[in-house]
Amino acid sequence: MGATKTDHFTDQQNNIAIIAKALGHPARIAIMEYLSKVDACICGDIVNELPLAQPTVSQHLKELKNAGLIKGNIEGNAICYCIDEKTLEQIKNYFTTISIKLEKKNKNCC
Amino acid sequence: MGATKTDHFTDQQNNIAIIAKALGHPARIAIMEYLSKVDACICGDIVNELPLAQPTVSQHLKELKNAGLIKGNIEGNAICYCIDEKTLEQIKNYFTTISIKLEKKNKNCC
DNA sequence: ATTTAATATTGCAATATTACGATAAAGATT
DNA sequence: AATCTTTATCGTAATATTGCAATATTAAAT
Repeated sequence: MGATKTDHFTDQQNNIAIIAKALGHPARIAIMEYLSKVDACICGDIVNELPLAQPTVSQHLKELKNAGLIKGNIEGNAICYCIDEKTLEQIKNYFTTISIKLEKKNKNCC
Repeated sequence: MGATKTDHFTDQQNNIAIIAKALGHPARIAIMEYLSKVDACICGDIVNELPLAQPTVSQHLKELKNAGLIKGNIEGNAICYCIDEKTLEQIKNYFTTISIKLEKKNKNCC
């Protein structure tokens, strides 16, 4: 074993899990924070910003990209990475929905 | 290697990553959804709800608990698990903050 | 005190992730 | 064209996660 049983869950559950998983590493959180505040989002700058080797950062960027959290634009021989707002909205709204559901229900235990 | 270099990131970055990581599995998303809508949150019900063996569910519950996303109350010889709203707020607000930062900045590339 | 029911822990095999050096690829510069 | 710069990929070692059978634990019920 060791492989996640994705086929037993809904598409939405899998999708949200994929996005959350991509955010489940401090380096990738640091990348998201960096991209949320910086103006020019050049890959090399991200590498310099992080305390990790270039191939490692490249791998983290790839994972964020696969989850749909960022997108990359070729800019000369550099690459400009930016947050994909749609996916960020999606995860944000998901937690808001869970939160609202929680507010509405009877809290008779914990 | 293989171990995450947590010491190179801020406490907040590590904390958010821990929460996101805990949510990075469809079974744990399914548990959170279940707990957000059900009234009596008994562990056995969660086990029945999920397509996984009891020890596996128990492990997922433990991970959600370690991340602070749920808390467990002993209720007779059963255990009642509930969402910890503080942590849910925390992750929700975090994404809202990132989102707001993104709105404010100049978007001159992607 | 035994038995039953509910949950946790242990042990282990399969798989996935993390990190990085070495190297490749692709565009810019000279 | 040769070189430099920037980013991606490959290969691989170390570690972590996933899943479950077997077993332990704890409290209720008989």
